[in-house]
Amino acid sequence: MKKYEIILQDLERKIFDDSYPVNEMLPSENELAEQYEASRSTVRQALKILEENGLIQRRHGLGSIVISHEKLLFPISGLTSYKELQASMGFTSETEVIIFGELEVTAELAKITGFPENELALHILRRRKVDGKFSILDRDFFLKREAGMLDINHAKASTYEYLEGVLGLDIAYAKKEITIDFASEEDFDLLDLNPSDRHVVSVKSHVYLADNTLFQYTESRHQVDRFRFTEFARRQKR
Amino acid sequence: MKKYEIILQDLERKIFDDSYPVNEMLPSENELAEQYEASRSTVRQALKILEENGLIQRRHGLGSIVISHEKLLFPISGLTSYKELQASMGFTSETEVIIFGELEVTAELAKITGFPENELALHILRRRKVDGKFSILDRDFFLKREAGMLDINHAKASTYEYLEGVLGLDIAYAKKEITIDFASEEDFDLLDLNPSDRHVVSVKSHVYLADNTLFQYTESRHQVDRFRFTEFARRQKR
DNA sequence: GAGTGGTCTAGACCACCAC
DNA sequence: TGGTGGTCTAGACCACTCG
Repeated sequence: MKKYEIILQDLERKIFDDSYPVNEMLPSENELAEQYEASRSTVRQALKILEENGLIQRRHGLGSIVISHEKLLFPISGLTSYKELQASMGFTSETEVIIFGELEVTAELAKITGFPENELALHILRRRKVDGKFSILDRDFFLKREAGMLDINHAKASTYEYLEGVLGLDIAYAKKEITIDFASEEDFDLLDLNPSDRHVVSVKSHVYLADNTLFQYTESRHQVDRFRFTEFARRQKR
Repeated sequence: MKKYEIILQDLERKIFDDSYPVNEMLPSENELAEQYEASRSTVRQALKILEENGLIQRRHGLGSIVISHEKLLFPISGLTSYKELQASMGFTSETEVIIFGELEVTAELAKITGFPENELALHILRRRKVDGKFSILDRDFFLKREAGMLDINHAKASTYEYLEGVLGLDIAYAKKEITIDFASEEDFDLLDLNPSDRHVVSVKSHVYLADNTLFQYTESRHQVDRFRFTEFARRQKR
């Protein structure tokens, strides 16, 4: 474990267990450097991450203050698999695999997914039942070339666990888009929508590997009244 | 101007004008350090920001590669005022101030805004006309104590320009939440909703100053078919 | 003026990747 | 094996805030 990670985790722990309470100052960078027997830059590397994650606010000439951090506030921002989300939010749900197949990328599909035409792709359609109602419909396309021996059992459990853990894929970043779309017939068929609903929330993502290959396109369709997105945003200084 | 900012801006420019084309490697950190007559750490500080902003992808042992960056892709993520959004996206719109008033924070309002009870707050309600239709309704509450002489003319133009530029407030971060809410009577009155619409997209934000004061609560209600949110997200390694 | 964080340097060593 | 980025150090100076 790297030194800055040790410092980071220790500070995180102390913030969450109130050793460093909200609205109180952390020790100064020099003090922390001494405490952890590290250089000031190493301490600063850890503090930088705490700041990005919305746990502290640093102020020139003053110090670092702890920000309020009700943990429930950060559920769905970032690039997180459904399984991880479920674990960190502490809810349970069932996943049903509806389609698990392979297909060739048509011109039309290439336009949507960004995959090269005629490539082979995995096509997975799953629905998630939360609190007794099917409220999320997930459609994934994976580049077959990268996804290897991904099979239906991984689709039932966690695709990312297999892709990262077993295949060692280095999933790097995603471009996400949220819009409100008209509910399709398929949505009505497969989700427990309210009869009066006309719309679903659609979250579309293009996911890239560290080597810059586009590797996954996914669309997640949510019942409108069960959708919630939260974000911690910092003001850009220019 | 700080050295790393100069390097950052120069690299940004070269990426956007295709001096460094998409999918090509940047020069190595050592080369850049030499070119800009800077230390490697200073170059790295600039590269870090390029990576956060989704312009490059760095790879251990290889180098930094330029990522595709259709600029239109990043409109509404982060903490950006409506005026700035409008400018960067290049669309025009009209803003109509419907309410500009002062009120005391009631217990009920305190719960929603997070402001202390009995404080004085500014209350501003505005609607935005885009492409000939009123499609966004913005309700702001500012802590009167901080917002000074903010007046109706600032509300017509840009509140942030006044608060940051004139008052010198240091706006630091926001906690945002997006949900789909039922359209209220007020929404129907003030927005050009489709008669069949039952919902609006609600974006609620608590905005904080650098000294950690909660300073603004704002809710932005959007016509569903005109709402779009995009985000660049990196995968967390843990 | 004393203490804080912000910037910058020069140099070292390590981990990763390609040839 | 050589080049790349990732981590870490010790030290310097600057810019900001407060008493």
